[in-house]
Amino acid sequence: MYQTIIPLSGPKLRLVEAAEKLFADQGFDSVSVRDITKEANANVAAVNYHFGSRDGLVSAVMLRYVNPVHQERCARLEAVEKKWAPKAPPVEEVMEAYVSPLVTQVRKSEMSEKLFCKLLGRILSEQGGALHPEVQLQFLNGVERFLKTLAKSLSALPYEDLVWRFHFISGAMIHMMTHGETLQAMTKGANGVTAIDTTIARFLRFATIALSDGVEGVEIPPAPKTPQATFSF
Amino acid sequence: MYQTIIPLSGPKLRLVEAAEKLFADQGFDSVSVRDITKEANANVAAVNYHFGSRDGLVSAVMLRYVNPVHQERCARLEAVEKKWAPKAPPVEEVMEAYVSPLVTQVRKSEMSEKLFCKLLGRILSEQGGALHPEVQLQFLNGVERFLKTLAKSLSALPYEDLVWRFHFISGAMIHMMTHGETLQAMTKGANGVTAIDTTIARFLRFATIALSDGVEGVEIPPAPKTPQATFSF
DNA sequence: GTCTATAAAGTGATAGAC
DNA sequence: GTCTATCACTTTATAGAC
Repeated sequence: MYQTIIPLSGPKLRLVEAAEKLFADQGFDSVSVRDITKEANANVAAVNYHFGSRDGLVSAVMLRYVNPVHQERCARLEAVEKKWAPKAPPVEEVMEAYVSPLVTQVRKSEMSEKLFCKLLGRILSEQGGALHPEVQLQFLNGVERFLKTLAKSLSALPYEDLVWRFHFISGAMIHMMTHGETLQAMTKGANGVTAIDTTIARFLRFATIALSDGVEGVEIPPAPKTPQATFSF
Repeated sequence: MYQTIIPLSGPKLRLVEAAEKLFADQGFDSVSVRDITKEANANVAAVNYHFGSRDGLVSAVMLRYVNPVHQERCARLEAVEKKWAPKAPPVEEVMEAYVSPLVTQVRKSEMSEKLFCKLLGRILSEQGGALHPEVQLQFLNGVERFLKTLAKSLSALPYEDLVWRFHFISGAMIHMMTHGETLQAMTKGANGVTAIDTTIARFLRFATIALSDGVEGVEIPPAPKTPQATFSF
């Protein structure tokens, strides 16, 4: 249904997968080419041969997941808009379109949930100041689209307020992804549902409430007793 | 009233200040001892002479601000609890005790607001996986105290939900500090109030709403038309 | 205390043999 | 395509002169 992860051939794939694992664990700055080639059982020169440079590999790793998430987000957003047109869609459904691709894509990937989330969180929060250009372009583009739709759903909310609230929520999402392990473990096994589902459900409720605060004409469903994965991905 | 920033003598101070600036800008990993000594007009060997090692300087920089913020948070929390005893204090006042020390400490420091926030944000989100041990100890200790008080203020909320909501809010706070520049600039000059005040006011409202969602017996003041620095630090 | 010189190890990248 | 050997550079840390 949505664009799948870019397929890679043998040795390139091994390198990318090794890099993903190490980047997720230690961050993009703290991993050397030698670490990666060792993890992939490849030669030190392999990274430069296949990706031109260390940075080429970094870009490949980033785009491999950012791209599909972005695509799916946009597709879902359009679907939600079409479903409610000409009315503005409810906040919760817009935010679901924003968040749920994280879940569907992690299921398509062969990484563990934990690793996938940490990797994506690091991609979006990279600290060198600026994000990688390609990522930034896609990411900002996506944010803009969602803000535009949210502005319709929350037409009584000044745009400046909307931007700030979305900014806060983005931070919560990134933090959830990069540092969720500890809490994730805590929740696990409470019921039969996978941990990531309930976490996302919690987050979705959190985001909806925060965005809708004080906005007239926007009604929010009552809080569930305990967050459950009531929506389907 | 609250513990002031640890005073340092001449050359040590120059090194710490140079390091703060560079760390805030580029992160703790991407700055070399040479960068720091150059910025401080000191000799390359100065860092090792005065702080034992690069890591010694990192610890000094971190503790210089984390310590006072932590102290002030605890003091404010105790004051709020005493004020309302034996009742549980309202959520908003507890969160104000958590957040407002950021503002008072930035005013005491000689760094710019932007630099201070970025530095503190980086300290709390350092990506190597684990925070510096000393920071982590203080930080976790502080979080625990606030959670304990919030659990009383929100006694109808399951503790697990509280923890998750606080986790999300922490992420929003860190993101606000590390990536606030762009949005900060947007707000600046709207009225006579300094940017950081309105930002914190916004955040405080955000946190209060998110924590109180669906909790019976907790009443939240109506949203201000546009967030203003109505509370005093 | 401050400086120079240098050690010891690690970095990304590449030329050239196979 | 894969590998070894090596280049040119940077890193933190330190010994020893001043």
